[in-house]
Amino acid sequence: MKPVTIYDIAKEAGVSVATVSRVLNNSAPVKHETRDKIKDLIQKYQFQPNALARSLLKKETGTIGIIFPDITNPFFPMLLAGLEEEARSKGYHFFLCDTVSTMGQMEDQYERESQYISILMEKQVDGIIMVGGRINLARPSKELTTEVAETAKRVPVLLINGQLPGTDLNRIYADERLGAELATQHLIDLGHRRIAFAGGYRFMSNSVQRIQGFRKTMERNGLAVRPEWTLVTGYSADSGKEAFETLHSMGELPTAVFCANDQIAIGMLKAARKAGLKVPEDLSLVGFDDIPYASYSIPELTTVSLRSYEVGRSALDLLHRMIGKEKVSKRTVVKPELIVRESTAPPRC
Amino acid sequence: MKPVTIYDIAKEAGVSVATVSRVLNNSAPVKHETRDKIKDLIQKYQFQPNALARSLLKKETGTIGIIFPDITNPFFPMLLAGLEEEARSKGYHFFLCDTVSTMGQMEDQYERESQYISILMEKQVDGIIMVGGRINLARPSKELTTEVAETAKRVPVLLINGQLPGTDLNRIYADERLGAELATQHLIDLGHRRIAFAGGYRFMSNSVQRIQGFRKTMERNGLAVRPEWTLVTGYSADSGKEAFETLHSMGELPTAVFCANDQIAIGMLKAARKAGLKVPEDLSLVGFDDIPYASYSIPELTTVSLRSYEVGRSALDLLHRMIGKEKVSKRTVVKPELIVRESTAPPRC
DNA sequence: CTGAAAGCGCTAACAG
DNA sequence: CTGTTAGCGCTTTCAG
Repeated sequence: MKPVTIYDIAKEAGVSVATVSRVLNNSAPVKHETRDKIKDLIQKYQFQPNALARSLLKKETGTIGIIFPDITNPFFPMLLAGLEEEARSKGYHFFLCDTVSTMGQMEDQYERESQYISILMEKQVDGIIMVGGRINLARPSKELTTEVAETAKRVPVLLINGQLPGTDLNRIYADERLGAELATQHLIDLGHRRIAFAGGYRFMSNSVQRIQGFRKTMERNGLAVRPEWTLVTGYSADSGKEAFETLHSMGELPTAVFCANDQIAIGMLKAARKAGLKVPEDLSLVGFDDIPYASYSIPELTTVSLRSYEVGRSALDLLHRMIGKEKVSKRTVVKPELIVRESTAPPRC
Repeated sequence: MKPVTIYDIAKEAGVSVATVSRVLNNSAPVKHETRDKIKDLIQKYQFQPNALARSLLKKETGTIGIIFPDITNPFFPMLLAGLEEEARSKGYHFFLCDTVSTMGQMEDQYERESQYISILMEKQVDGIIMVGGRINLARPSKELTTEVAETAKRVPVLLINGQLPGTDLNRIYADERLGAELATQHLIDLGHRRIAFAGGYRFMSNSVQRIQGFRKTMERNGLAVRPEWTLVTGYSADSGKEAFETLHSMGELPTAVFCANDQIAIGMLKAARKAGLKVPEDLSLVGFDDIPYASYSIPELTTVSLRSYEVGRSALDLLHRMIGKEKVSKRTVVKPELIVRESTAPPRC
C-alpha cells in the first residue's frame, strides 16, 4: 500500500532512477525499448511522481497564492475566473486564501492576510497576488505596508486594484476614477443636474477614487455636489436601502444617483420601488462593477465594468513574467467601460 | 539573497540543526537560553521553514484539493465559504481546481477533472473534494467512475452533492428530491393546480431528482403533470426566458412554475414581466438553490436552500476525519429548507 | 538537553 | 544512451 516511487520503477525495470527520471521529464534521450518498458511500469503501478521532492530540488512549485477578502463577494468570481483561465494555460495552480470569515472584524482580516503571506512563503509559492484588504486602505499602517514590501523582496508579488503607498510594488488596476467619471458624465449627458452619490467607505482608497471621479465630473460640468447628497454608507445592498431612505426623508430627491457599487444600486432600487418610485422614470441609478446580477435585475442596471476577467488574465500573465524574471512595467492600468442598460433615462422634469 | 535555511540558523547559533528543528516545532525541550537565541535569529533573518521539505518527510501537506466546475456559478461561493471557514480552523489550505473554461465543451470538463486529480495526487494533497462535473452525471462512463474509485484508494475522497454509481465513495449531499417536494407542495398548498416545471438537464442526476420530486408530489396530490409543461431547458437565465416563451406560445399558461434553479426563475421572471404578467399575482415562481441574487430580485424569490454553507463546513469536517483515519459514515444527507419570499402567492382564479 | 546521521523522492551533473 | 552520486531542507531516531 506504500506509494510507489521512482526507485520501485527503476528496480523493476532493471535501470537506474536517473533513467526513469529522464523518461518522466523527457529530459534526455532514452532507448526506445527501455522507455517503453518504463512507461508500461508507470502505467501498471499508476505511478505519480512526488511533486514535493521535485519542487524541493528545482525551487519552483508551479503554485501561486491568491490573497483576497471574500469569495462570497460577487465581484471576485469573474476576477478569479480570469486568473484561472490564464493560470491553466501556463501550468500554474492556486492556493486560494480567503481572509474574511463569517464574523470578521477588519483587524482579523489584516491579521489573516499576514498569516497567509507567511504560509504561502513556507509553501514556496512562485508568486503572490493580493487583491482587496490592506491594499485598499486609504492609509494603511506602516507594519502592514512593510510586511508586503519585505515579502516582495523574496518572491514576486502583484497587487490587483490596490496599492501600498511608499512602495514600488508591481500592480495592475482598473482606473476607478475614470470609471466614476464615465458614470457621472453619462447621467449629466442624459440631462440630470441633481445627482447624488451613495455608498463606499472613506477609509478605502477605491471608494475615495470613485467619489473623486464623481466630484470632479460634477464640478467640471458646473454642477453642485451637495454634501447631504454624498452618502458614504458602505458597500452592501442594505446600505443602498439606507441611503435611499436618508435621501427620501430629506424631502427633495435627486433625479439620479451614482452608486459606488452594484449591490448599493440594487438596494436602492428596491427601496425606491417600495416607496412608489419608478426606475428609471423617477430616479436614474447607475451602479459600479458590473457584477452578474446587474443584468438580471429589473430594470437591468446601467453600470461600469472594471473588466475583472481581463484584469485577472493580465494579472496572471504579468506575474508569470515576473516569475520568469522578465522586466515588466510596474503599473498596468485597465480602462473601465460604461455599460448602459435600463436603469438610467433622462429626468422627467 | 539565497533563502536562509535551518542550517544557517544552526551555524550562527552554534547548535545543530536538530535543535533548531526542535524549537521550530516545539517537539522537545530545549534549554531556555539556546531557544531564545534561536528565536532571535529566526526573527532576524525572517526565517521561514520550507514546507516542501517538511511535507516530503512527514507525508502530509495540510493541503486539500477541491475540484469543481465553475467559480462563476453563484451556487459555489457559499459552499466554498463553508469549506474555507472550517478549513481555516483545522489548518488546511486549498488547491482550487476550476474545470470549466470560457469555451468549455462538456468533454473538456471531464478531461480537466482527470488532469486535476492527477496533479493533486502529485502535489500530495491530504484529501480531495469533488463537486459537480462527472459526479452529477446520471450515467457516467465506466472510465470516469473507475478513475475516481482508484484515487480514493490512495487518498481520502469526498463527493459533495453527487455520486458515482457502483462505488462506495464517501459522500455528503443535500436531499434534492425532498427539496423539490417542498417547493412543489408549497405551490399546491397555495392553491395552485396548473403547475409547470422548467429547467435542468436530463443527463444530470440532480436535475432528474428535482423532476422526480416535482412529479411525485404532483401525483400524490392528484395533479396532472403535463408533458408539454415539463421544460427541461438548461440551467441559465436565458433558458428560463426560453421556457417562458414556450409556455406563453402554447396559449394556456400555468399559474405557477417550479424552476430547477434560481437563474431560471430570474430569467422567467424577466420574460413574464416583459409579457405583461405580474409575479406573483399572475404567475407564481419558485426557484432552487437560494443563491444570493434570490433575495435581491424584485419580487424576492421564493426558493429552496440546499444550505451549501453548512454542507461545506460538514464536508470539510468529514474529510478531516477521513484523513485522520476515523470511521465516518459513508453518506451524510442534509435536509434542504424552503425559503418563502415574495414570488409565490395564491393563484388569481 | 543536544548532536550525528539517515533518509523523504526526485533531479542534475559527471562519468562512462 | 545510462549509471553513480550528491544534494534540495527538514525531521527523527539513537546515542550521548
